[in-house]
Amino acid sequence: MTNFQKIEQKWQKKWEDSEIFKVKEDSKKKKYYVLEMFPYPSASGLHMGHALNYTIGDIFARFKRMQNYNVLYPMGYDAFGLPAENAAIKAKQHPKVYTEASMKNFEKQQKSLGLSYDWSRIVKTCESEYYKWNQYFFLKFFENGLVYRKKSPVNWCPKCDTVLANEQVHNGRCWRHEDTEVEIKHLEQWFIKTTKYSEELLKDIEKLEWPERIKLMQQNWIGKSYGTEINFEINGENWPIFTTRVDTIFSVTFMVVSAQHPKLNSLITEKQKKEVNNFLKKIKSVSEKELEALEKEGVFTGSYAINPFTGEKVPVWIGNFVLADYGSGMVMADGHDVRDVEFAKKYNIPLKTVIKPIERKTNPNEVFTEKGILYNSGEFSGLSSDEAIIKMQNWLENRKLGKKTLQYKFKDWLVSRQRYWGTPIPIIYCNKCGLVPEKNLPVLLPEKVEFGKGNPLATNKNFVNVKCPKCNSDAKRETDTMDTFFDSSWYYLRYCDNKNLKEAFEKKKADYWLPVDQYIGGAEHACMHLIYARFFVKALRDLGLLKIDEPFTRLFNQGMLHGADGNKMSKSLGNVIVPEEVSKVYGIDTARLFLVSVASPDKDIEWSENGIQGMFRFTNRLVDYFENVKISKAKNEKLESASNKAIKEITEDIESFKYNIATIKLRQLFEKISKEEVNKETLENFLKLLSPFAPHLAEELWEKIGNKGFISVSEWPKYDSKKIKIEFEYEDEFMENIKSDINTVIKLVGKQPKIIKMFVSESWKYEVYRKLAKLESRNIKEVIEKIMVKGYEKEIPKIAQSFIKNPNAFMKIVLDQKTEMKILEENKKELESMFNSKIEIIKAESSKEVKAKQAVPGKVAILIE
RNA sequence: GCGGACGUGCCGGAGUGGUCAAACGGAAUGGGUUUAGGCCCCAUUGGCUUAGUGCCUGCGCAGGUUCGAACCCUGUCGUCCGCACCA
Repeated sequence: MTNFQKIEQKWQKKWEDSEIFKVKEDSKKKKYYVLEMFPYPSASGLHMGHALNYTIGDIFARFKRMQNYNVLYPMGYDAFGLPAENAAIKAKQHPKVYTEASMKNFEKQQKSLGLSYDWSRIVKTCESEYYKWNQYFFLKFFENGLVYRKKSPVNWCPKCDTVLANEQVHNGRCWRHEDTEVEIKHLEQWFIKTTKYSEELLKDIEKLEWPERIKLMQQNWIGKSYGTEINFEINGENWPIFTTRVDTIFSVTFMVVSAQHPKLNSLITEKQKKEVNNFLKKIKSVSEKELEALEKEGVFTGSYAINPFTGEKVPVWIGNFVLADYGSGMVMADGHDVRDVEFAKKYNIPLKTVIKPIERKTNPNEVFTEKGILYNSGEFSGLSSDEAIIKMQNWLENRKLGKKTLQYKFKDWLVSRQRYWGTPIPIIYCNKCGLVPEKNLPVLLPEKVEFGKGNPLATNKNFVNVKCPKCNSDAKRETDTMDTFFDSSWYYLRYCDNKNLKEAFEKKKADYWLPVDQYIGGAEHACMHLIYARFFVKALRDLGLLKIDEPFTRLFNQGMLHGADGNKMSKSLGNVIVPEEVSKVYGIDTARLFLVSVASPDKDIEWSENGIQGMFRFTNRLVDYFENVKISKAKNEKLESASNKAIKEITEDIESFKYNIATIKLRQLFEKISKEEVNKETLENFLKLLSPFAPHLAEELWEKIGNKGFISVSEWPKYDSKKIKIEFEYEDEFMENIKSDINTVIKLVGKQPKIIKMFVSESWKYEVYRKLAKLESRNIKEVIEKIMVKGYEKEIPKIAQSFIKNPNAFMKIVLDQKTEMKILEENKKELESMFNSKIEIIKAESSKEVKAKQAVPGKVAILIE
């Protein structure tokens, strides 16, 4: 049996020794940048799911490389991060030791997958050569007002012991801990002004060739809405509020302010103080989760707001359902919002309505929330909602009482973390000078710290206590580190110039390689990494460091690999598949082929032992075939047609990530090749088509048929459309039908045939179709007349009818008698050995003759003796 | 609640207006080869039909558009995903 592992090791070594995957800038060649999201190296190593991800990218990179692109295909490790820190604490091991061991293990495993990375460009985010530039960018942002420090309500995960960005809170819980609710703390933290680019981030989404789903998720995340800002006067002060439905303003009967509003105290009157405090205590005592299910509750503040349109005084309430950080933390409440109505009914606040539907009547209990026609709205009565909104905005702007505005859900990025294993924030706190940027980068992450006593960096006095770079007085360092999403926001830039000690990357090199042409990764990063990275590129562009607007032109989301039981792969379920184990039995090429053949690579798939065995049969057959192949010099038009067609289609399939379809076509082509006389060119082309999927095997067989050099860097085959002849396919189809008919007849007769007689008659359908091809008439009578064949008076009108309905559908090729005879003669031997009997092919001169043999003309009649 | 995706044979899955759906793989059954087989080869796997590139049914369910729909539209049921008191 073939030793696939030996073959794989042989070629992996050769690839490495000859450095064929190493690339550098080459202005003469077109570049192509293929990238998979770099992994977080965990101690458990990689499983088959990782292998699937990398295989998808590797196939694409190999494909583009053979198409003569200068392909940048690098790998690196997202090495900083909490899991390493936590695991290290648990194992009583320094995070650095843990991470380095994990990376080493990852690299070794990845290398055994036969991935065509340029390993010389490896990037590890935990090395100071890398994170120095994190600090550099941080300070650049700081200088340019893109980084600021602010006290605000922030999300805190008690399990991670750190604050989290908005993007890292899912359903009120920590993204790493599905069971842990995030607490809101009021802390001073570092933010990056991502919102400066809200509009551009939103607008540029349409430029991206990304899955629609991801684009939509980003759109919703940024969450732009148009509306109106209105100043309500409360206690002589202006309180701007945001609404999308200013047209409902004449029905405002109360206001609701968020319980977390920073200026809440100024609204509470002496008389209401007690009641309000009780209420606030009550909401604080319930957890975030319970709050979700909670009814709307509130309490009157004692203050009144003046509606600028009506001059009416309406009460201001505190409500648990108003968000503090969206809009202005206060809303106007009216009879056209379900939540407001619910709230008002509970507390017996009066309600008004001012909008009615255009074409129907509302029923008494209905809360009409759609747009309609205004009434009871002063000068605006009778207008439609849309008209009224514009007029009201003008009305407000003329009186300086408000304006048309935009709102985004998107917020600034909270980047500081109170944890150790990350990039130190290069800022010094000086009592005299305030926030002072560190001049000497990198600020190294000290190795000696104590864990479990708050912020680990604060435990290293040598690190914390410094002299102020400006005034040289005693100062202290920032002890927070950066969110690791900062690292992953620009790693793809570093690949362009990973050894540069003077700059993060040389602009010229970045200009050559960027943007990433094809990015590959999971959908879980839609609203995290993929937004941060887009922000980063735009920010660096505006700092003059880049000339691109977007980092990733095309994005592909691969599906997830589940265990054989249909569940997510996990240790606790014991369904984890490890590439090494699979390689030992089947070889990694077989695994690669199997993984991409199950389904379209963007769909979730399940591991299947039976499935990979099926692919194993194929790879073994391949080897067997090539070991015994006799290369012919003869021309074989039929095979050439099939080969050219396969080249055309497989090229298109790979381009559009239909790897599953491509592998099927490879198998089909192989079936044809193995049955025919084949020349060297066809064999070579087949191996080339195979090589992105099964690179080791392709190299081995390439060598076996007498080639030198690597197939991996050979040229992708080109097809000649003139050589693709559709007739051959019909021939095959015809033979399939003949075989199927013979089988049916044998079954019916119930005996092994000694002689099979085949009467080939002139096909009446052939005649009909031939006549139809010449016809242009749309007159049914005329058509029937012209295509009529005697003996088929019943069928002809039906054909004529459908022809008139759609002449284009008549593209079908029907073989004529002569061709049928020829094909049968050619395949006679094959049929004889297949059915173990003699074959006689008889040309039937007339329909009558065939009928006399108990068969019907129009098809090959089969008789068994 | 809002937004999105999907629903095809025993199973995984192709096909997203036109050469009369099920490619390809898996599985099962029958046969061949074999000392034996878990290898390999062949056949069968919706119904009808005393073979005829045939007929009927059929792509969750019900309607509609079209000469023609698995594919487009509407409704409905089911599964999954994202966001979620966003004013």
